[in-house]
Amino acid sequence: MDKSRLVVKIYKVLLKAFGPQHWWPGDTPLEVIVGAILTQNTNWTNVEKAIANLKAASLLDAKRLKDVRIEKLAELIRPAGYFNVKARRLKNLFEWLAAHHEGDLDRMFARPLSALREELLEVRGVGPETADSILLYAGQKPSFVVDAYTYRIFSRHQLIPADSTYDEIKEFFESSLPEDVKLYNEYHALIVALGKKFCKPRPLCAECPLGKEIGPGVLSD
DNA sequence: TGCCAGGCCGGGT
DNA sequence: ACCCGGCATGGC
Repeated sequence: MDKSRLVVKIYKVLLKAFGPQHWWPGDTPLEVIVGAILTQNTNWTNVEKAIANLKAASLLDAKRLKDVRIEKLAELIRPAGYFNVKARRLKNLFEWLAAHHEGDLDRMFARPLSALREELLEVRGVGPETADSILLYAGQKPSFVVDAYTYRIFSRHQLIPADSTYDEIKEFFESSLPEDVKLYNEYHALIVALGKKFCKPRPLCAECPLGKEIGPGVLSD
């Protein structure tokens, strides 16, 4: 089976095993962006507490996030962990948004996709996964999101080289799939669902529904 | 109770 | 161009 068909087959296996994930469906784009920063190397349940604090303080607003004192912001997002780092990163992003797009997400997302991705990566605290999460989940742009689970799952199955870079993995998926926002959205969410259950740093491959379909993974990184 | 979570940066080789 | 320590809370 060629690479593209296999990537599509894996999507179908995951969709059948886990069902639609409908990530970030009812949230505003701004809330999605805040979540993308807060969830860096952090459990989503902790992020929800932090976002609830911001919402209660009426701070889920581009201008207010730009202007709020960083100490106050850090205290509110404390449950998300790395709160000093993430407070600085949130302010960096919303200061950049004010300076370059008048604080307006619609203007920002009107930029061409590849140019906007490069510009987001200039913001300190926005790396490739955060940029792609913003583009895909807040902006509905066809930019595939790669994360630690993506690397772990696909490298253990020897579908990508162990020394793949972020951009190489991203290209692996985008070159194998139709350019479809809903598909990219659902595929990444399904990869996370699989990873949480079966693809920890310490492998738990015996019951993995993917392994049953395409053969076992390799029990090491 | 240690391990893990939807990374990223900055300094050192 | 990599490699690694630091950043921090909460759930199981």
